[in-house]
Amino acid sequence: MVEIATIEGVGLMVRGASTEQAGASPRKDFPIAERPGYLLHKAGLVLVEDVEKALGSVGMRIRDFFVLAALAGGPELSQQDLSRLLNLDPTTVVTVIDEMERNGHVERRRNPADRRRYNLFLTASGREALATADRVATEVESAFFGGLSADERAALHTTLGVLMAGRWPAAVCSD
Amino acid sequence: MVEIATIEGVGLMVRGASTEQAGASPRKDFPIAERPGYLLHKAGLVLVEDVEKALGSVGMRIRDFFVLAALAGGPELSQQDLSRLLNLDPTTVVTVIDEMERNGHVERRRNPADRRRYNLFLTASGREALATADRVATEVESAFFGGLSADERAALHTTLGVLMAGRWPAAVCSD
DNA sequence: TATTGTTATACTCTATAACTATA
DNA sequence: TATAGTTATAGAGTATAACAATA
Repeated sequence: MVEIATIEGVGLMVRGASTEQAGASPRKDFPIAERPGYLLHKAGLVLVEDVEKALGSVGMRIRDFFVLAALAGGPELSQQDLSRLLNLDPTTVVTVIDEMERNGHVERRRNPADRRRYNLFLTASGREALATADRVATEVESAFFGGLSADERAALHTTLGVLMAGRWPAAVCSD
Repeated sequence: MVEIATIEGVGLMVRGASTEQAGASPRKDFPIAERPGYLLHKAGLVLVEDVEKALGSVGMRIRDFFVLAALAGGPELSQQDLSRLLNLDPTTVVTVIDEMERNGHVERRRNPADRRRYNLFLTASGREALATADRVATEVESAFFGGLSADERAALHTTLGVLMAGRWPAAVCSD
């Protein structure tokens, strides 16, 4: 059995457990792990795993967090708005909001100006859940980015902003 | 209808299409979009989407690319090795390798030292497919990171390396 | 005629359990 | 007794199509 090495120098290597089998020492490159794209992809996955795990301890999924956060802002969103903002299928939004309405976190209120739509309203309970999720997520983020200096964090934030500029869902809010 | 703004200053805002409805101008914060964690998560997703789309044009999925790349290196991996390296369920590996064997990209060869295992062998056709996928992925990466200077790219790469240090699957290669 | 939300349904993906052959 | 691979199956997640209400 062989342990995988941490990323160092040129990147990730799978290398032999030299302590156990001196002669064997199978070593294997996994070159795409050196790619910035693969690293970015993997870092996003690992972070989400961390957040999912932490939110699980308070009975929440990461998507619930996103939905609560989306509904916490200014004018109330419709389900279609939410669908576009979070890149969720409209039928998925039905299920998600159904559950949140059962939880008492969200209320559907008919939009008087367009009775086909609901305005999704975050209840006090929903705001509490959001505050909890926000605290949990902040803790995970702090740990995840803990190895970086303040300057490195700021630079990362700026860089990610550049990468994502203009790459958000096009239409989000109705009216 | 309202368009979403690109990330600027404090972060993402959904704001009114002021050209159409002067008075309405609904404005909505989506504060978690300012989080470095959310940006990282979203950037990873968008990049993967780009790669999936580009690889689709050559009849490949991104996971095929990862598998081909993993098998291209030194000593041949078993299905369990691949499972650990790419964080795939062993039963999923069966399906993936089945398909790749039908494609002629991979061959299962019994490991003589342990006849329970296969050594997964990448054929010439598999290497061609890998070369194609590598070229496609490189083009997408170039476009995705195109807005960054060489220094910014290097800094991002370093930072991602720090974040991922020690966060890879523990055991990967057998023997 | 188009859009919002809904339901039913199918499809994909993944995970679980049981089995075999090997160790 | 444990492990590698396989199969069958169940479950979650998501997407598709059709529908009712409203614009």
